Amino acid sequence: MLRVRFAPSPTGYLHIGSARTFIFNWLYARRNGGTMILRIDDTDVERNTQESLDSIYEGLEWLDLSWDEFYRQSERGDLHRKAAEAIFAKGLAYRDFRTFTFEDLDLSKADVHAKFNPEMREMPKVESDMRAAAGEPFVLRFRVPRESRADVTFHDLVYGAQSKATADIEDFALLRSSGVPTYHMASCADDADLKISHIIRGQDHLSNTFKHVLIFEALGIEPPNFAHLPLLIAPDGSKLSKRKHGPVVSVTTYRDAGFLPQAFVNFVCLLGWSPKDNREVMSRQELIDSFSLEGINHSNATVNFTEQDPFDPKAVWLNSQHIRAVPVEQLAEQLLPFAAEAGFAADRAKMLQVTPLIHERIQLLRDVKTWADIFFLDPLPPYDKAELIPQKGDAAMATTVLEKARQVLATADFTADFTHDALDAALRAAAADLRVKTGQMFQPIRVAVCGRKVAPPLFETLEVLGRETTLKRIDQALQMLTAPPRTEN
RNA sequence: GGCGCUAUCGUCUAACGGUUAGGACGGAGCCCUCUCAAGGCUCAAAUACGGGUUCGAUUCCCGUUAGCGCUACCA
Repeated sequence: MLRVRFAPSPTGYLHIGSARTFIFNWLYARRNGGTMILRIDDTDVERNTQESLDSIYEGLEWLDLSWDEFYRQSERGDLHRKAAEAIFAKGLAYRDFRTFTFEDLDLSKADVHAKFNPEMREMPKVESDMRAAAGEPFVLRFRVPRESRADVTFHDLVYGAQSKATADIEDFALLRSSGVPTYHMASCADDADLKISHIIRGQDHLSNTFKHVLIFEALGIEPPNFAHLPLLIAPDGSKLSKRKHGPVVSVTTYRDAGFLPQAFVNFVCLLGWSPKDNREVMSRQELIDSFSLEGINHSNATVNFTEQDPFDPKAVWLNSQHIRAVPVEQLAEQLLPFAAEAGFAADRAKMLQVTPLIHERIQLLRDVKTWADIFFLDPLPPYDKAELIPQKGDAAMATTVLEKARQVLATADFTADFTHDALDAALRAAAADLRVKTGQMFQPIRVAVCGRKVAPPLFETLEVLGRETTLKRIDQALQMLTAPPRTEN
């Protein structure tokens, strides 16, 4: 029975790295018919926030990632404490009555006082029991078996054979002086109780795993399989942190910018994992079908964002690829909230008309704001009339072209058939009439109608805009061109 | 400081000792074309360094360097 878990501590927002860890666990479970467990590791009461928990749910919901079982560590304190007591009862842990804080430690020097403390480790049981009975606070420490064995080993499914000398493992804490279990204790007790078969987590836990193996053994159970994932890091090589890198690490930032969940998942999967066959754009099902631990590599992956652009260019490109795979009706629906956000009065019918014109041009859903504004804004934002002048042409040519266009489009033929095929034919004929190049004909019209040179294809645009708006905007352009130059004084 | 992990184009990665070191993003150029986008084609761009082992190392071993992680009564 394959059982995996994602165990976040609710102390920050769900960030891209945690999301990836969830996804790899999820993929592994779905690929192999296993059980996906969500366990909230909320033993650190001081730092937990409801806000953070909400953010985890919110992110997972957006990504449409599900789990089969759910647990909260804070509700399982008894289990953890009993496990610690069982270890103590076996003589595999001892009470440490010393008090010192993190600040007392100097990590730059070889400070081993937490590692080897014979006075506490070898304290006679009677004395230890007496001091405990007297109410003296203590930390329960694991007695690392340095006498009985030289090292601790395990096989990591990603990193291979791992080994560490017991002499290099300190006597870590199991229970705080408050009696609250530490992360190592709670996590292992839960993994044991929940019969987790594969622990798939960040590589930052690789060194901790030696301690965990010791705990599992002390609990009398076979350690689960371990698979550690290379970390996600920032372009400067530091690890992704909200404090240092801001909202770019939060998955909701991707959502709000208009990433598609399937694109986001696709992107993070490619960070540290490869299907090894050059495929890159992959659907969720393809990801499930091809996922394996063997495809995970060993070195950290950089999320390539900058100050100007918070999103990795590859993520953006992948998003554009996924957008193109979405059917028009569905995309239109997804675009609606982004249009509203941009201040457009967009309804379904209109969006359905507009969507095909921008479908291949937008990379993020929010790009609807810059691409589709011409269909929703009236009047157009002001633009420089110089834009109306075609390549190798002048204001006179622009005027001629626009007048001709106006005349053609105003003919009775178009009252019922203002469609791109008809417009195409008529406007091309008009260009030939005028003996100007098609580009010289179309560009002034485009600018008149869109207010800029870069826009969706002209005839489709005119069709969606409709004859009335088209003629009105051409007239406005004509006015700009013929208006007398403004004089000072 | 100690211990652990890692090291291929700018970035993500492929290459179970033998390849002109492949692909993708991004960049540059050309083509197509009503602009943009898309598409097609082309170019620039990498095995960190030093030793071994081997007929032959990106690949195996050692060292150096660098990065990351752990070293806490945080997770």
